[in-house]
Amino acid sequence: MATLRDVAEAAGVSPATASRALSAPETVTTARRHRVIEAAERLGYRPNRSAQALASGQSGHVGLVLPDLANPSFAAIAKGVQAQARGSRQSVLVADTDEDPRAEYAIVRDLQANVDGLVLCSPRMPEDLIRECAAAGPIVLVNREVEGLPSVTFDSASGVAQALQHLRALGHRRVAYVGGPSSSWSDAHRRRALGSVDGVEVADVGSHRPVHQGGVAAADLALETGATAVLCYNDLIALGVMSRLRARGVRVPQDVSVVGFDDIAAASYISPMLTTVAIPLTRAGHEATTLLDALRTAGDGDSALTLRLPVELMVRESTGPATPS
Amino acid sequence: MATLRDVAEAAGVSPATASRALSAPETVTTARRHRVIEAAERLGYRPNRSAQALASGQSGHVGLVLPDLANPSFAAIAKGVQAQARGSRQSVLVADTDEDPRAEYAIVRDLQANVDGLVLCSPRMPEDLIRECAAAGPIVLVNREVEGLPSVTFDSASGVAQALQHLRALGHRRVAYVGGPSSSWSDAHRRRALGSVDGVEVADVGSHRPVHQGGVAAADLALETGATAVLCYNDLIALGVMSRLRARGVRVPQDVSVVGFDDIAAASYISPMLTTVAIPLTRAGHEATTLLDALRTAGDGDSALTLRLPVELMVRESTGPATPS
DNA sequence: GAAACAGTTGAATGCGCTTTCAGGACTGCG
DNA sequence: CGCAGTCCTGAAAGCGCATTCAACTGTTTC
Repeated sequence: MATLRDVAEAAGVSPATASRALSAPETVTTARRHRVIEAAERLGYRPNRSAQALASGQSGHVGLVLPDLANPSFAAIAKGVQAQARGSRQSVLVADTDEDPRAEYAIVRDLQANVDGLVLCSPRMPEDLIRECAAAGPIVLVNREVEGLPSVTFDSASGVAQALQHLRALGHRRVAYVGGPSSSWSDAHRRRALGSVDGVEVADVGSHRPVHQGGVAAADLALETGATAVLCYNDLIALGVMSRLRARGVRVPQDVSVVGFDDIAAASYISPMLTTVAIPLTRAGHEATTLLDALRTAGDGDSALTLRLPVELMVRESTGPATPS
Repeated sequence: MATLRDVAEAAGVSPATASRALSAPETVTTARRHRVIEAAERLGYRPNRSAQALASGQSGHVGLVLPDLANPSFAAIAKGVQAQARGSRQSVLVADTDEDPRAEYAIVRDLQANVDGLVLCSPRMPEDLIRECAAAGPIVLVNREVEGLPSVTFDSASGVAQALQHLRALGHRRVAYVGGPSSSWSDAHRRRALGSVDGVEVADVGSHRPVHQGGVAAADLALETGATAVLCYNDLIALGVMSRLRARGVRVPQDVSVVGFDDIAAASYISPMLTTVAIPLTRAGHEATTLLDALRTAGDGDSALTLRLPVELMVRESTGPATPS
């Protein structure tokens, strides 16, 4: 493995100059700079990030903590973070907390000691713990807001409103809401928008696990409310609801309309294709990483910046005119 | 940030002893060890990985390179790698190559300079480049075999055989195979098993992109062959095939049976639920990481170990008795 | 009771790099 | 022509840690 020293020798300069030629090109004479760069390439020099980190206090790593890598939503965020990080020549350290909010804090603090900044997707960690983490280093929250901390979230209130208006336009007057985990920030946020559309009454069916099975279980409750449409916390739940409705002989959308949230890939794979609120997850990953960069460079000036990304209702096949009851 | 020195002082020992107390506990007197550990906890000491890496030559990072984090299959592998790595107190550096085989090599080499070992999911990188990478540091391949390199793969030949036998048992005599990317190792591997089951004739429908749309496009070709069943390179393709069949009024499984590969979550969300070959992706991530560990400790002795994990046909609703033609 | 020994410890070294710091080569000005 | 002011450059310091090595302690053996 070629070291900076080797490069310096090969180029006939001091290690200091070699270092500068590679990381602050404008401070070195053109001729020398070229010699160094050429030598570095010829030797296949790869900077030792650990050494760089130790010397400069910047690890060149951004941390990413999320509850479940295998969950397509989080995976999409991860992809965005990753892409953006590579753009600024950083690497991504991921930590999957396996949906365990208790382990989360330790994981975050551990990671934090070894990255320049952290993107944190933690729908359920208590606010005070999050604050504690934020005190220990730059953090950007995704899909969650905590007063005073930078975050990128989605305008899901608007998403709820769009969905409700869409349903009202189709003649629905009573809609069941199948909620997600009660401790989740985004569920609380969405619930607040439930009453925002005149002419549509929303029946709350309670909190459910944000997985397919959760929807299966919730479907019967939704039906019981007499609602002609079901709005779900996420697509997984929506798919579960649809499964169960089909099993009970309830047709979608002829008898009941279903709307999801997230627009996961599977929403377009099934029949009927799911009407759902599309959320720019990958972009959120991008933005969070960018925000993190800005945070570190700009100091803590305007660090409380919070970005709220627009969402869009994708009308597909799972919603239709209300059946007169 | 507390450093090892601080801990040592607080515990009244030298930094050397503190270091040993934390990383090689058995070499330090019980009393002293406790003092050090207690001090470390009290001070909230977090070892600086970069410094550890620099001093010991072990970064404590394992690299993970894959074509697309948002692809549920790769995400599952990532999850396995992550979990196993945390178990051995390592962190995971992910790099998503965005399906670009050309960028891949540079990304791998870059990452390699900063990790102890690499888990590489690269269905399409040319063999010689992979070999070159392997020469530069420990590497374990996932879902791909290269002579002489350690890898963990799936016994998909058996998967193909299981699927074919299942179909034969249902009376199918002619099956269409919708292949994946021709440059992919696993597609080649599966194709080889296509003729392994007596009594079933397989019509090859060519190579297709391993995405939903690829299946949509392939469905008509499969129908054209006169086959009564379609075996697909992966579930995404299978879902696409089913979409298109439904659109054409062909019923699954009454008219045509469909079998996928992977058992992604969506396979169970749709109706009819997809019969598919389940692949232990997360376990593959586990095993690959374990293998990597072994590789580094054991030296290059038996480094050519290759693990072939068993797969299992999940019979669900998309396959049924063949329709007499 | 002396000698050989296994078990512990701390001082010192170095990992590869960035970053001061002070000096050297130039420039432009008076 | 000399001096202040600019640019570049290299020597050296140090980032936080693991690890070697020599010294030291307490045991065992003959």
